[in-house]
Amino acid sequence: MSSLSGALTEVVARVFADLGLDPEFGRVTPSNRPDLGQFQCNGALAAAKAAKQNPRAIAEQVAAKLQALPQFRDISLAGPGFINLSLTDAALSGHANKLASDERLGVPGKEPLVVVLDYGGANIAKAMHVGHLRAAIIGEALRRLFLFVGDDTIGDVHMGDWGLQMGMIISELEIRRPDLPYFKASFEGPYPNASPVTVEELEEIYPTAAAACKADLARMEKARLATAELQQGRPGYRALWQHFFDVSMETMKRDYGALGVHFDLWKGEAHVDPLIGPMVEKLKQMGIAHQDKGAWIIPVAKPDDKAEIPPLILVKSDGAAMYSTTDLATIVDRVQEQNPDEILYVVDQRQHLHFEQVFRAAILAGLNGKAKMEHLGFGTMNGKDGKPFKTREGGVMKLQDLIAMMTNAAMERLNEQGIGTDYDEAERREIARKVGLAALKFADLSNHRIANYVFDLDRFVRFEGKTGPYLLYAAVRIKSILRKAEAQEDRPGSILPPEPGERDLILALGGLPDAVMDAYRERAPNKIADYAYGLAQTFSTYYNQFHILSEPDKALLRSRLALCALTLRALELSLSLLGIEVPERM
RNA sequence: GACCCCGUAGCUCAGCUGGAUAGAGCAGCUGCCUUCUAAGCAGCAGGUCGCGUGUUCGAAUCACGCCGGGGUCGCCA
Repeated sequence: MSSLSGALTEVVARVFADLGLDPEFGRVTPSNRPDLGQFQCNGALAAAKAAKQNPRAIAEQVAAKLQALPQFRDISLAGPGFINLSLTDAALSGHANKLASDERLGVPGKEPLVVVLDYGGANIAKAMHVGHLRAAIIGEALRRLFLFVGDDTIGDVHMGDWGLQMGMIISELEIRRPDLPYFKASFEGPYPNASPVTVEELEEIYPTAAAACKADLARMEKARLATAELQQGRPGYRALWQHFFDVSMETMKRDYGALGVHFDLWKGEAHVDPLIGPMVEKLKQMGIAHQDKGAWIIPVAKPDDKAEIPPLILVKSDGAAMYSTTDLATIVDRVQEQNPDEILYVVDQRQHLHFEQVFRAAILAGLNGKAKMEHLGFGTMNGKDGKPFKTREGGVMKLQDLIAMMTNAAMERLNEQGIGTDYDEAERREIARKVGLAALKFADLSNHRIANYVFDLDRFVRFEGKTGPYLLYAAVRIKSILRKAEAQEDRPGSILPPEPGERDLILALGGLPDAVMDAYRERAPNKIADYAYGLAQTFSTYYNQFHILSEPDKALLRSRLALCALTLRALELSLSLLGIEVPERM
């Protein structure tokens, strides 16, 4: 199946081809002039340019051939050669009935690609904060989208657990507690099973250490040395690292879990450590890596570069690996393990140059197998002042706190509305959680990925208008209607040719595949957010115009129930692709 | 300095593979709850699409140049 406009495109493209014109010009889209028609095709204008003919004449020929087809209620020409098309009500209901029996709601299937998505980036020893939010939310939405469209997806958290930050923490702990066995070179183990620090302590140690290193060169040197020694395999440091990893992993899983973000792989930078040595050796032998100022680098500049692209640093002059090294080795790992067709990096746009370097180096050395690599950057979350978001106290807001805040606001709303006073406490909490998360995710996903966006707490906590809760509300009202219908023994039936007020709803339902495929093609979840909002609005209009349950004509009632059920499925699918859960009632 | 991203209504944002009269939400103003959840619906008002030049029958959309904001530019991630 396809969308309504997709089906029309096929028809009109064939007509263009019959006229000896490029079928590409037959593209049909929903009309931006609903007063003139439901759909439009502007291809006659472009075709005329290419064929050096009169656009109006081409449009007339196309229209004449379309007239012979039964599905059109109206075909008209306007302006220099716009073709306006409207379907008969029978064609609309026919499409709606096909949708109702199609599991994929009209979205076509495709040959699966193996796609690795990298959207984690949480760091060991660092509490997750709002800065991790976008990668998680956008990445999860893309993973679900790719999976639904038909690819084999692998989500990898790719946590930060191998770089200089580890050396900072280890050296800080060594300064504070030099007596620990991990620091005694002569210690022959075994090391204790329990971690010497809790995750809360780690979350304090890391920023303290980072600040100290920034302020003091000698202190930084200590951290660098510890990093290099860790990577070279010093047993005490490795044992310590394992403790950090284990205690951090717990909270990381808790936080991603609370967000409803799933990963198939919980690998980190450290995981590819064994691959680094052989990879570096190979790159040296290939002559791709060069020694420069004590470091090993890979020049990646090209003659036609607009800007000078600095070389990738493969091995630092102190012998340690850095994130460019682990990112390359991670590509090697992924090619070995999954042999992906695509690797998508959902990472802050500020790292764009880094990925350009990594991709170029990977391609130079042929490390990427058949994989196309793509950096899907996203903008920064800023405060109202246009600077990166800070709490009123000037700190970073922890993810946990943000989620709690959204949930509380939702609970308050529930209380205000006086709704759900008869629900048990557990259900109320569950509703508040879903509403809060929906608000958070929808606010993020309805923005275009690449743009920075303003994180305004006051606005976030409002649930009116173009928000996640609005969408849940629309879905929940439909569920309520269907439950009541079920209780009075009325069930969805065949969809009848629509009355004028029903046409818009079917047209909106028929557009879902376009939204999904556009979002897929452009890796842009906001297209789905937009679609879902538009559909919810169209349904709300419908809901206010027709009172469904009181319809005395049973066939009509069953038709309307079917439209409701179909709308609910379209809404739930769109929302699930965004990672948003719908409660039964709210 | 070079390069990248952004600049659309008072505010927050869609729209950008060129197409007709540029859309939403919030804020403001008018109406609509004795029938399915008013977290809603109907309506009004609000715009030199940063500025300029160019390409085109046609530019918010493409190209070039400015202006403004953000970012990046070899051993942090």
